[in-house]
Amino acid sequence: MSKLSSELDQAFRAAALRPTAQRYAVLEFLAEHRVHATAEEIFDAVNRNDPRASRATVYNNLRALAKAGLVREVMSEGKAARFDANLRRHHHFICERCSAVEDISWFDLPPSAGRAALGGRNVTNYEIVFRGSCVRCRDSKSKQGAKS
Amino acid sequence: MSKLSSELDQAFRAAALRPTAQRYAVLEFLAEHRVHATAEEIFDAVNRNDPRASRATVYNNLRALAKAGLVREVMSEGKAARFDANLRRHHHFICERCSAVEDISWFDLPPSAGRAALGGRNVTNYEIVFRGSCVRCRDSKSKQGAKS
DNA sequence: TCTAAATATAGACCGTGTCTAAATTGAGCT
DNA sequence: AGCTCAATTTAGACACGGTCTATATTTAGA
Repeated sequence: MSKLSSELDQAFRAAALRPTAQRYAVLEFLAEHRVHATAEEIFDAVNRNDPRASRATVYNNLRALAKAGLVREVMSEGKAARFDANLRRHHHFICERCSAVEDISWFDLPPSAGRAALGGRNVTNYEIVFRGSCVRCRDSKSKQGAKS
Repeated sequence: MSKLSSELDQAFRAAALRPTAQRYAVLEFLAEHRVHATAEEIFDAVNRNDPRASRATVYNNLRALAKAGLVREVMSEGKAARFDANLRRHHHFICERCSAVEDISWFDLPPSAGRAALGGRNVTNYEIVFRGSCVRCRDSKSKQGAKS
């Protein structure tokens, strides 16, 4: 049994989720492809090999995995939600020209930041969303922005 | 002519947007209701009185106004985009129990923050998204979270 | 093996947003 | 004012992302 699969098994057990073939395939895809995949991309990828999974199952499992903390839904400006198995905390950068979403490695806010502005709210997490031009778009001067 | 309407007129002129009745109604609604309204809410509000505006027009104008910087689209976890005429920069707080979105008054990141992590990207803007329990949910001990 | 609960499935359905083609309106010109 | 062209508005069809439903299957555990 590979390192990855035993890790996933353990993750399932810890989260009290039944390790079904479909659920396994979804999580495996996200663990192997540390990109911000849309539900549709995950659906397609899973259905290229057995086991197949219906669209509803993919969504069910993404929600279940997110609730269990094994995956997280990434904010995205566009319409399609994106998911990410990178559980190390990180910030995000959104390119306003080509809409790419990139991970920014984690750094903490100074502990006092926003203390007053946050009032009595109980903050359990935060992330910073940066916007601007990614390296590729910055270098291409075209008004249209770089295409991938 | 009211203070608000002359301000809006001036904003239109500055942005080189024709001050049509529909466009005016959309911007006026957002200026008067500093909430995070969805396009649907704006559509409904505008169509309660003259002038009417079709759905396409509401969307066209929201996009035009956003491009002109008079309005901004607020990230939201859910599906429906939300718009905001609060042009003062602010951060956001999302309650994980009741999904409320609240504005957090602006504070800057230390100028050096993330310098290394951001690499060569050209950052033009950023915001911090905090998550946790809002004051109401924090006080209600129920597992379900407070309802409004 | 048997049972109950969790999960998977196909496909209908719904909300949000975009597109199209035609009608209207606004701004500048004479 | 009348003319002209580009910007804007409109209704409704359409596309996409995601949810729901009813049924079938699988899993865990006794």
